[in-house]
Amino acid sequence: MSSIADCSISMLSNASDDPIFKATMKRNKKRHELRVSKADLLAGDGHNWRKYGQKEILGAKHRRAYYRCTHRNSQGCKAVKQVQGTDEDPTFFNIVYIGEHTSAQGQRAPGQAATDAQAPEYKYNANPGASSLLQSQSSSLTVEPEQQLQGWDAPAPFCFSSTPAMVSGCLVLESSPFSAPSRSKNWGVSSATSDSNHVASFPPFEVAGDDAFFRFDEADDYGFLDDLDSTSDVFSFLE
DNA sequence: TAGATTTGACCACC
DNA sequence: GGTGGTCAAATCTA
Repeated sequence: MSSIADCSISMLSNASDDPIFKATMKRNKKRHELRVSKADLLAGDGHNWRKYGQKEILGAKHRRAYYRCTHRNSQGCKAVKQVQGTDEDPTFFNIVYIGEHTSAQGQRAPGQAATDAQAPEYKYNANPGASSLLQSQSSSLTVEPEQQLQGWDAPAPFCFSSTPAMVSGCLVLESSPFSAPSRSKNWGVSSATSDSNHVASFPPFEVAGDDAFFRFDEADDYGFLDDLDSTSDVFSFLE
């Protein structure tokens, strides 16, 4: 069962003084860091990723998995994603997006409105009332975990919560959290406290009004994740 | 059989 | 030399 609190996302600190961050920035131009729940991670972010590495990180409890765009070879897409379980809360993951998607394919679920394949965005609806309605619709919106793990081509139901117990809205990734050149530079990141789960600002994300939509995944308390070990899922690094 | 994942090794940076 | 990031061969899966 996925509670509202489970469906949360928060920006992490850029930690400009963090040596790891610095090292990353030396090699990469753009770095967007998110914190998502297991359900959100399973739901995918609208892109097709291919895992190319996994590594133990010093001082971290969980291994870090490295993904790059499936269209890296075919379209030369340089987008890279890093996924790592958080130390303080095993149900949450730090996702770091590096680079921009240059591929036009694999960013959206079929049938999803494509306003601009090169400038995807999150939409954020601050209307809490909408969550209950959408929760009732979750059964029809939930995507099979296996499907998500194989394709990662469905919109990500990233959700906001200012505290673990309170939801203020839900982010829906229409295609990608990065690759919007005109907005990426505005990614203001407020630091996340060690107790995590606090929402920071998402400048590149559009606070949508009526056209925003929510989605809650029913993950049965993420129990299905435990069953994914045998399917070479993306969470194997948590073992 | 093709595509994805795993994993050890290598490279770049500090 | 230590660490993070990437490569590529081996392995797995549909």
